[in-house]
This record gives sequence, C-alpha cells and structure tokens, in this order.
Amino acid sequence: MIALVDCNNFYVSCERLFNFNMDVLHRPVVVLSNNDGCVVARSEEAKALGIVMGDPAFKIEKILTEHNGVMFSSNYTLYGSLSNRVMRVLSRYSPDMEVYSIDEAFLDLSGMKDLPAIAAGIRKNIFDEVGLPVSVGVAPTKTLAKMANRFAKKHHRRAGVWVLDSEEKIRDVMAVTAVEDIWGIGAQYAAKLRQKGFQTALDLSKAPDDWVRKEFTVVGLRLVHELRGIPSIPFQEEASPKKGICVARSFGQLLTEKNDIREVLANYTAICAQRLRKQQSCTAAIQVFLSTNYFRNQDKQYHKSITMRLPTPSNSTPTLLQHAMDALDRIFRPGYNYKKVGILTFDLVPETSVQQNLFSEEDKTRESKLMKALDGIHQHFHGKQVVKFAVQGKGSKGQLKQEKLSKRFTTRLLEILRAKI
DNA sequence: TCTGGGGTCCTAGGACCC
DNA sequence: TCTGGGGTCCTAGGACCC
Repeated sequence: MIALVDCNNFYVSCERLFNFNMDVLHRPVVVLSNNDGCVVARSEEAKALGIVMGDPAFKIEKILTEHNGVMFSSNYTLYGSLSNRVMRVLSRYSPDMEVYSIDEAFLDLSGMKDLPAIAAGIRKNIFDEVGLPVSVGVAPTKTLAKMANRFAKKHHRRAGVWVLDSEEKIRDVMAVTAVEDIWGIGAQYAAKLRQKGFQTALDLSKAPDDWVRKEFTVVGLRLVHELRGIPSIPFQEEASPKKGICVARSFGQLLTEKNDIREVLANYTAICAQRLRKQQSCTAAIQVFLSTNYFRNQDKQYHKSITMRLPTPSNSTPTLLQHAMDALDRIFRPGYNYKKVGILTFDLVPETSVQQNLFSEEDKTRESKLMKALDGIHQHFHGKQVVKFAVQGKGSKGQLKQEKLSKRFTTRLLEILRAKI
C-alpha cells in the first residue's frame, strides 16, 4: 500500500505559521508567483471568494480588500526550509519514500498493519512537530493514493485521512471522482473523455485497453491500470539528476538596453552553472532565449532563441558566461520592450565522464578548483551570490517584484520571530 | 500599469545507417 | 501484384505535473 502525504495549501500554511501577528488565521490569504504576478496558493477563505489558481494579482485586489484578505509574495527560502522539516518527519515512517514535490511525498507502507492509525499518526506528528496541516491518502497505487488524498481533503477534512483498503471503498471513491480530477488527466484529456461519454474515474477504469492506448498513449494506459489497482507508475526513491536545467524569469520592469539584459542573463547563467555543479553534471550545449511581453498588444513582439554547443561539456561559470553572452549578442535586436530572458541546458553528462578536447587550452583543474572555492563561499552565505563576475554587475537590473515578502523566519537569525514575555 | 517558473514523458516524422 | 527491412538519432510539438 502507498501513502500520499500532501500539505494543505502549503505556501499559505507556511505564511500562517509565522505571520500570526497579522491575524492571518481567519482572513482570506493568497500567495503570489514571482514578480507578484498571479495566484499560486489560496486559503480556503480565498477559494470561497472565487479566486482561482493563476488569477493575476491585479484582478483579485479589489475582492480581496473588500473581504479583509492578505497577499504575500512567494518566499521560497521559507517554504523550502519548512518542506525539509516535513520530509524529515515523514522519513521516519518508511525506508521507501519518494519526495514528489516541495509539499508532497509518497511513502511505501507495504506490509504494515493498521494503516488508518499510521496515517492518522503521520498527520498528528507533522502538525505537532512542524505546525503544518497535511492530508494523507492510502491506496494500492499512486494514482489511487492521490485520489484518496483528495477525497480526505474534500469529505473528511477534520480527520484529514482516507484509506482505500477494500474493493468497495475504491469503487465508491472512483464513482465520485470526476475525470478531470484524476492525477494525470489535464484539461485536454478531460474534454476528450467527457466528449466520449466518460464522467467519472469509475467509468474510465472500465475502458478497453486498446482504445485507451490508441487515444491516450501508453501514459493513459498506465493510468487506467493504476485505477484498477495494478501499480504501473514506479516508485522513485532517490531524486534522479535533472535532465535539463532552466533558469528563466520575467523582469520586474520592461528592459530595452542590451547591457541591462546582459547583466540579468549573466546572473541567471551563474545560477545555472551552480546548479549543474551541485548535481555534478556538465552541459554539452546551452540555449538562450529572449522575449517581449505577450500580453502587451501595443508593443512590437519578438521571441528568439539560439542554441550553442560548447567545445567540451562544462559547468564552469566563466565558460558558460562566455557562451551565453555570445548567444545574447546574436539574438538581441534593439527597439523592443523585453520582458524575459532565460538559459536552458541540454545533454547533461556526469562531471566524471567528460571527454576532454585535445585542442582545448583551458586549464580544467585550475578552473574546477576556482569553482569549488566559489561554491564554498556561497554555501557559507546560504546561497547568496556574494562573489560575482564583472558581467553580472551589481545584480540590480531586472529585480523581481516582491512587495509583500515575509521574513525568512527559519533561516536567518536576524529575521527570527521575537517574543515579548 | 500589473498575467510564474520550473520540470517530466511520449509520439511522429525525417535523416541517415547498413 | 510487386518496388527491402530494420535500426538509430534528432527535433518539434503536445500532453501532463506542482
């Protein structure tokens, strides 16, 4: 049996845990994406106001104010740190755990007795030790565990737990789960299923294999098998190295000057190289893209990307910088209002198996020592990029808009909560 | 005025190989 | 009626997830 443990309204719950001085417990709360752009998390009160995921901030400002609501900028330092605490508690329950996202994890509970009690214990311990509310769904497959979790949130909120340990319970939950609410069915597939007369997960579970295979590929077929209780989505215990790394962000304001964009791109490239080194990978190629704001009809539009192969796979900041700047030179055109720039990597190879270029004049050993030193310094400063290459400038261009940012309560001594006694 | 930033997997079609 | 057959690799695009 597999458990899916998922934090309720995770980002909102993190803000509520520390900002209680703002009386956020009973007010509608939303958390915004980067640049305070759109809604990425909502409290139950905010959901009740009709605010949906992805709503742009400026469109919900009025209704939120009318109901004494609060908005927060996203504070990933805080959420990441609380996520680690949750995962640490969870890891006590099973040696087989898959951290699926910042706020959820699958646990393999095979062979364990009294699953309802274990599930309730998980929920209680996380609440007692970390302070965050979670829901727990238990079932024979991942897809059904997701469904059980959703059912617990919807129909058993107080207990927060639902265990599908019999054929009847599985049938009952599938019968009340609409096709669009199944894990793995998005808007496109849901519309297609509805059109073909499938309304619930129970309907879909009875669809013939070859038809599912034809219409929804092997991905859909696996999903249907999971609904029938046959585990078909493997458990991934250790995080596999990323197959590509992408650092891209919209600017706080529009940028027109090449030098400003160079500075922003240089900073993204430095982050990208750092992430590569963290997972001990080198990239064989980078892609740089540049674009204007799609939503501004009054502006001329320009979207361009270019891929550059490196002479040898690399994860060194100066090497990547050199190629990224070269790429930008080739695609930048003056006269546009730019909104976003980004760098992607392709064809990652393990650091240890990089084929050296016979004609390379770079001194690899020296460079890798330099990068180690750089990473060491940044680690000491909790990831803050204190040492910069000239082209990174002061890092002041294209700053994210974060006007409603809460403090880093759990990772900065200076920002820790103070209690008056 | 203001609309995110990461990822994954799968398929189809074309180029190319023996 | 028939025109070889079986591969691999790459790219673009589409679906999904949080």
